[in-house]
Order: sequence, then structure tokens, then C-alpha cells
Amino acid sequence: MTSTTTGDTTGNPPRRRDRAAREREILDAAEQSFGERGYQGTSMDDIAARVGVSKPLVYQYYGSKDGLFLACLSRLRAQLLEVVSDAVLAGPDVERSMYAGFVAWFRFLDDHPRAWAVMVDEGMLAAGPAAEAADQVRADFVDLIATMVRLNLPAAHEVDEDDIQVVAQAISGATERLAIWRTRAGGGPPPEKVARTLMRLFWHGLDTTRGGTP
Amino acid sequence: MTSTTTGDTTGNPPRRRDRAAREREILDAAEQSFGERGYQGTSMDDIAARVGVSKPLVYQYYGSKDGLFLACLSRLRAQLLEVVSDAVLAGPDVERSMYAGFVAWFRFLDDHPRAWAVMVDEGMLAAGPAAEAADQVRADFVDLIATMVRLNLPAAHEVDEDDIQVVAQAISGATERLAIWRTRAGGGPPPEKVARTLMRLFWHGLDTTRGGTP
DNA sequence: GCAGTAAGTTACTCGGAGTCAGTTAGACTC
DNA sequence: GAGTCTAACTGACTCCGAGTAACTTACTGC
Repeated sequence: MTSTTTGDTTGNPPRRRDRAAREREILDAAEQSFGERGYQGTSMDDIAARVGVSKPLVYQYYGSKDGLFLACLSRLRAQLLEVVSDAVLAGPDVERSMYAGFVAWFRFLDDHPRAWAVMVDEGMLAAGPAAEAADQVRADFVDLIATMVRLNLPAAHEVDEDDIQVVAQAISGATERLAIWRTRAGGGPPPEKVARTLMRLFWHGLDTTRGGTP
Repeated sequence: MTSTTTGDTTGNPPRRRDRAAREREILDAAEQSFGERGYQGTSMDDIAARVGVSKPLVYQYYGSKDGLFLACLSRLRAQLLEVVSDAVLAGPDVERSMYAGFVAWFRFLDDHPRAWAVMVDEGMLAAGPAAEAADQVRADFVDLIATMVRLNLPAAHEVDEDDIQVVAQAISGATERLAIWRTRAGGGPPPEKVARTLMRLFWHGLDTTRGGTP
């Protein structure tokens, strides 16, 4: 008998909320729980309890555990992609864009350690539509890198699309692994240093992708 | 009286087997099942049934699902590491060793698609001792690469150990991602071509790791 | 006030990880 | 060949978490 209607005399939030608001609440709780305890360690009951809601509601909005996880993943990846894209677009030339992209990537992950924990767990998705969707999200980064690689090539030059894909996948895989390594090692070298080393490693090789030495 | 000793008159395998033999049987079955259906899709009952044994026996030998999965993972990684190491050691110089290592890596994964499926799933391991052990197994590759990078440096040169770690992690991550990409894409470019592209990408950059341009 | 609907819940099923309390098969004596 | 010791092995559970069916309740527009 604390309250009869929504009009709460106390400052408590209303028991019933707008769907969009609830979805956001659930997503936030899920992101936190997945980040802290991993995919396996998180139960749907946990998340529901965290929001103060019952489990079927979570299912009604997100369909399944995979669906909820994927929603977290997509949101985080979108944020990360935005930060990195902005950094890249702001660069005065391709070389500095690339460096800025690396720095932005590692900085974001330093600043959002839990976000990263979620992304690393993406392999958790059982094979199926959710796993494919996760791949799609990841492919955005590969596209961004591929674009940069192409920009760095002289205008009218024969381009081997396979090579570009290989290079883009390689760079994306390298940065992903470095991110994992840095967080596991509890820090590692600072973003700028890692970015410098990567530039030294990749930059000259990128030139040769124009197709010279066999 | 079909038999008095282990010597069975029928061709049937003995119902009771030596522990080591059973362990191997279970490991084989697990590898196959994990490879076909993934970590989530495989149940301990499945594996036990495949061997023709009851579940508690599997638990007695491997402790947990994670433990069994880790055992598979370790064995496969060891095989892969051996193949790649051999290729690298056989090379006449560092450049050709590295190329040979790349080719061996991608070839092995082409020839053992199921093995790779298991390795990709390694993120499945719940956080804990098993996950750490999995990291250890992976670190072997990083060490191998780091050794090659060091060999490529001029004898008496100041070496930044951080840089070497970054480079080794980057190369390892790149090849891992490429392996995933190639199997997903159902082939992709052949091992030799990918290896050539990687050499073009990395080889020049490796020179500059000696510490020149800031 | 009352119908209609969106938000929310209780109380389940079902499957798979992990365990307990045993039961044999075979080896080794005497 | 009967006894006995041990390691391989099992039936029958518990427990937890994903997912669901059927129902109730607060708010909205009229």
C-alpha cells in the first residue's frame, strides 16, 4: 500500500514505464552484467532483477539471451566505430588519419574496459543468425580500414581487391588482439606508443601493396 | 564363457579399457563434437554417448566441460605449433622462414577445418583457470614470432621489448583473423597468396622496428 | 465510467552441467 | 577355483538457467 496509482508520493520511479525507456534500462543493465561477469556468468534472471522487472519482459523485448547480448554488442561497436571514424576523418592526410585511428581505438578501450569485455566475448554467440549479425558489425571496421588502404594507393593503379581485403583483415585482427593483450596485461604501453609501433610496422608495407615486389 | 581374460574371442572391443586409452577415445570424440557443433552445441552426454560410456566417467577424467574443451584446444594448438615451427626452422633465412611459417599456418587450417572451429571457440571458456590456460597456449605463437622478429634485428642494437611484444601480438592477431576470415568466406585466396601479401605488408615494417623514425 | 491495449507477472517446462552411492570386470593371491 | 582388492564404470539423481503459457493490472482515449 505504498502507492495506488503511478502518482507516487515518494520520489520512486514509476513501476510502469514507456517501452523505449525500459528497453534502454534493460540494455544498460545487460551491458554492465555481461561486462562484469561475461556471457556465461550472466543469467537472464540477474539482468531482470537488476532492472527490477521479471524475466519474461526481457524476453518480450529482446527475444533471447543471444539477442540481448547482440544488442549490447551492436551498441558498443557503433560507439567505438564512431569514435574511430571521427578521428580518421579529422586527419589531414592518410598517414596521420591512420595514426589517429589507432590512438582513438586504444583510448576508447582504455576508457571503457567493460565495453571491451563484452566485445571480446562475442565468440560466445552460438552459431546462428546472431553470430552472423555480430560478424556484420565487425565488418564495418574492416571496411573503414579497406577504404583507407585504397585512399593511400595512387589514383590509376591496378588494385587487387583480394590483397586489400587481406590487408584490412590483418590490420583489424592485429588491433583487436592488441586490445585484448593490453587489457589482460593490465595496461601495457600507452595508446600513443602502440600506435607509433603499428605505424612503423604497417606504413611501409602498405606502400608495397600497390603491387611491386613479387 | 566368452572370455576368461581380456582376450575376447569375439572381435568386440573390450568393455573395460585402460585409462590412458579411454582418455584418448574421449578426447577424440570431444574434438569431433566440438568441431562440428561448437562449444555450446555440444553436451557432455553427447560425448559420453559417442564413446559408449557414461557421463560420470568423462567427468572423472576431465573434471568439467571446460577442462575437456581445454584439453582438445591444447592438443590442437600443439599440433599447429609444431607444423609452423618446423616450417620456420627449415627456412634458410628469416625472410623465407617467415613466409614458410605463414604458408604452413594457413595450409594446416585448410586441411583441418574442424580443428580450427575448436580454436575459434576458445573464447567460450568461462573466465577462470581454464581461460588462463588457453591464453598460455596461445602465447606460444607470440613467442615464436617474437623470436623471429628479434633474429631479424641487427646484432648489437638497442631493442625495445615493448615494441617486440606489440609487433608479435599484432602479427599473431592478424594471422588468426585471416584464418577465421578465410574459413568463413569458404576459401578465400590460397595460402601462398595470403602469405605473399602479408610478407609485403610486414617485411618492410619489420626493418623499421630497429628503432629509427620517431 | 468503461473498453482496449500495452506493461507486467506467476508459475511453470525442459535440457544440460555436475554429483553420489554404488556395481562390476578383471588382476592377483593362496 | 574361491576369495579379495582395486580401478573402471554406471543409474539415478540435484540444481540451475533458458525459455514459455496463461494470466493480471495500470494507463489511454473516448
